[in-house]
Amino acid sequence: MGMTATDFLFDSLEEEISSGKMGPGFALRQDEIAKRFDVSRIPVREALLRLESAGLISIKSNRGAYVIEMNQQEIKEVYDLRILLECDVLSKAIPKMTAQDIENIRHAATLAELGEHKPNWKKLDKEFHFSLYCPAGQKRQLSIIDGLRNTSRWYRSAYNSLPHNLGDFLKEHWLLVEACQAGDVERGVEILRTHLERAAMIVLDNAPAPGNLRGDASAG
Amino acid sequence: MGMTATDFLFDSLEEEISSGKMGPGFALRQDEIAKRFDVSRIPVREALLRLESAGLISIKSNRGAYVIEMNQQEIKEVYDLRILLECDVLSKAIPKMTAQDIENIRHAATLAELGEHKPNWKKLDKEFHFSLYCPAGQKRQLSIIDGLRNTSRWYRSAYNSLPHNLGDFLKEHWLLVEACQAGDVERGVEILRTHLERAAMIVLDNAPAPGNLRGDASAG
DNA sequence: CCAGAGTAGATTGTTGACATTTTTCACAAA
DNA sequence: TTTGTGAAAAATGTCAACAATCTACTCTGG
Repeated sequence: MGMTATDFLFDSLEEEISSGKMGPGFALRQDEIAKRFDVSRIPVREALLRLESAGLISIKSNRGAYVIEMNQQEIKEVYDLRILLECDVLSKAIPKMTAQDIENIRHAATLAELGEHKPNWKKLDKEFHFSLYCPAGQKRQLSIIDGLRNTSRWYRSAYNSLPHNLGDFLKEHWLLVEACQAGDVERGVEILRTHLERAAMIVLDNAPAPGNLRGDASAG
Repeated sequence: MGMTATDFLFDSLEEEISSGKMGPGFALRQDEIAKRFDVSRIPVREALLRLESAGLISIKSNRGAYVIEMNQQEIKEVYDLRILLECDVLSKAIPKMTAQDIENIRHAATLAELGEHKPNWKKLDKEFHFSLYCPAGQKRQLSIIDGLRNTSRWYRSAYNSLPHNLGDFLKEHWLLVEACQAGDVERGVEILRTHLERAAMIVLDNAPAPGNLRGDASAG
């Protein structure tokens, strides 16, 4: 297989973090990971660097790597950025959509619906959203969005902030499909914005107040 | 000093790339770099990973690292993203600016003016822009903007697309300072948008047409 | 002369060991 | 008790050598 050890570690660790297996502030020790995956520390270090640029962990010189901690303000920033970038890319995508694109989107929406209760629901949700954005053909923007989605995905798991009513989110998926098929940019963007704002609210309710992070030293 | 070899390499290589010393498509060989800086290949590899996530190079498994090549469309995407993100962050920053912030901005603008003909003009320009954006307090957004600015900065050097009339750009700096002092969000954003659109046009004039990259294989 | 196998060289990926830095903790001094 | 010192332990940073992969080129057979 052409897959390198670093690639494998990156995928595995990303899954472990995004799934909430390691909470905010968790220390990722190079030795522990190296032993667990039976590799040397070099590919571990390289995977950690990639996780850092994906926005999932923070590396401090000579101090180690830690799963990021975010307070309400920082989470809000991530969601604000997602709204800005995802609405923008959707508005560029809709006018470019072909019949085949619409077909792909419908397919992705169906898969997401079928996988509603499965553990990989988040992955299917991501694939649906990217099927919407791809027709815009903005590689760089998509890669930034992917990074932002990873951090918020992690955050949802970390604080058990999954929506109680997943059904509502899935209904909005189909509203998006309709707007795309109708070529209605304004409506599509508005649905997406609402979709994201609602997701943000749910997460923010469970988030720690500013200056209340686990890593902070309190008086005493 | 607490600076690690990887950090030093990252800074040095970033400077070499951004300054245009290595053109688009240039191959960065681990051995060559390691020997030149008298270190082993490990910190070189880690610096390369960070350069990749900064958007300056592209790493292919078992194939090496290459300075990125961008066609007109990809450059336009970077500038569109910059306009989107920088205008947004400026609109958030202006209402929050304190008297001290304005003072810092004036200072940065003066330094940029004094350094107009020096080689580190780009660095001073960057510091001016970030003095504008910092009051918004959006760390993540600033880090994304920094990455985008690095790639366009590199591109300007790579294709000798520096503006002939730097003076015009500096005048716009002072217009921005005025708008900030007046607390006029709309005007400030409009000046910035024009500023960036003009920079984009200059670069795009010198950029290769789509599908005309050095690395592409043509018929024959 | 050209296509394809095979080999030598170059380049990247990985390892185990060593160097440096940070953290921990016992212990003495105030 | 509190504070500061210093050595031991733990963790990260770096190195030189080895393994795996890719590239260039020769040689063969047609």
